[in-house]
Amino acid sequence: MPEEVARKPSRIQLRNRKRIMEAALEVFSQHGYRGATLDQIADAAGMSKPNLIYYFDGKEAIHVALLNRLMEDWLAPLHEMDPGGDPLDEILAYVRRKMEMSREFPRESRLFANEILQGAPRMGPHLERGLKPLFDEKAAVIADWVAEGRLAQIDPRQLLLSIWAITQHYADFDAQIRVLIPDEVAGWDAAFAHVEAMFRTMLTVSERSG
Amino acid sequence: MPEEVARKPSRIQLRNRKRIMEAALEVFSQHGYRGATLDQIADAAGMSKPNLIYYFDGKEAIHVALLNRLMEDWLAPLHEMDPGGDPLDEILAYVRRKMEMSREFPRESRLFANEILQGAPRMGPHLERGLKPLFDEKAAVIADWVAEGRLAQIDPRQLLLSIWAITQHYADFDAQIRVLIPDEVAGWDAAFAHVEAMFRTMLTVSERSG
DNA sequence: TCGTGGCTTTACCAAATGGTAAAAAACCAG
DNA sequence: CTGGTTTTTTACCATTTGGTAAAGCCACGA
Repeated sequence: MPEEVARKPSRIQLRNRKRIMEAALEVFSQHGYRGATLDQIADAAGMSKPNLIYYFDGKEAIHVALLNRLMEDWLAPLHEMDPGGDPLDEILAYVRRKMEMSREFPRESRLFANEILQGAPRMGPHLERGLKPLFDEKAAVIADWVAEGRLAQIDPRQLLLSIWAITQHYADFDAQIRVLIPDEVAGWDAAFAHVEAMFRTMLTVSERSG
Repeated sequence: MPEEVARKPSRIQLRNRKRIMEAALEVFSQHGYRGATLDQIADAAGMSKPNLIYYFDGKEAIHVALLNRLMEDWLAPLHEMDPGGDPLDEILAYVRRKMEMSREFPRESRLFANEILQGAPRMGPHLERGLKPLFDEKAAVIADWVAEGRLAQIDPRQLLLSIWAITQHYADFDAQIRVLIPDEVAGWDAAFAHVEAMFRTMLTVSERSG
């Protein structure tokens, strides 16, 4: 018996899966997993609810598919950090890439934040197998830079956490920031400038202790 | 006709309202507004669902009551920042208070994060009327300190955002941090030390530019 | 053009969920 | 005690929601 051969997806399948993922990202990132309904996703995707289920096994399957894709995009900027480059440049470039992701992909950031806030119920393995190794690797790189005196004394792991905290904050807490700092007063330019200056100061080896 | 006189709440009422708030905080902070159910809250509070409704008008009323109480506790640390004190001391003390709140009241932090993440649907007025004035006031104080040369050049509003981002991150992203930095490796002590050192460096007026 | 297999819709369903009505129980001032 | 008031329980209900069954539609290769 020919067991469940995975057939090549048709053009229609490709198109509709993409539409569903886009719609699901919109809805899940705004309402969280339980707050989102299949009807909302179906509406946003311009198709009927049973049609959704035809393409994905169910609500959870859609969410998982979304998280899977997200993980790759999310790790990419950190991957790019080059151990052979100039320490300060490399870290500041990473910070800039993260800021750009917050600006360009706030929904992805919020989807991730929602998942972690609730204890990462559907992401535990991803964090262990995807994020943790990369985190440890890059923390070690930074630790070397610090040991060589090419960066100010700093705990590499705490530094990475701080970078995530600040850059993702601009996407995740957008609703709050909009109230406190209206666009007319200061927008992304001010945020970019502040964040870069902050980390530059923090990481530059002090003249005094040289 | 005597219209809806607000009677003094009985002992039982006081006790049960408190139990409900505690239970609701637990459940809402973990699952978000829509993810939480009245049954869960009733269970956690050790009473029946209709009994909940006897004390609060409904699910939304409980949530709103929780957010109202939260707002006060949340603003307190910033209120304490004294314009007459030493700039660096005042800000670092504020940072420490915020870190303590993340450690002692992570559920409150997550409740707030959940609400903001979803666009602050039940908190808009609170942000405008409670948070914004205080934010503007304290930002002005910091701006003065900077103008007087008693703090390094920095955008006061972005500074406050960064403080919130980093300190609250330790509560909100706890699930992620637990995976990346196991307790045996580094706990709250390391976090406190890193955060304080970071802001100290960032805010200290450079010797060079004195 | 005519099947055939992939795609879509219509009509449902069972469980979960927020909430209500009203009786029963507990409480408490006189 | 006792009568009225507050509190709690039991038994429901309507809606929402994730999901299914099966009929119908449609594209496309022979």
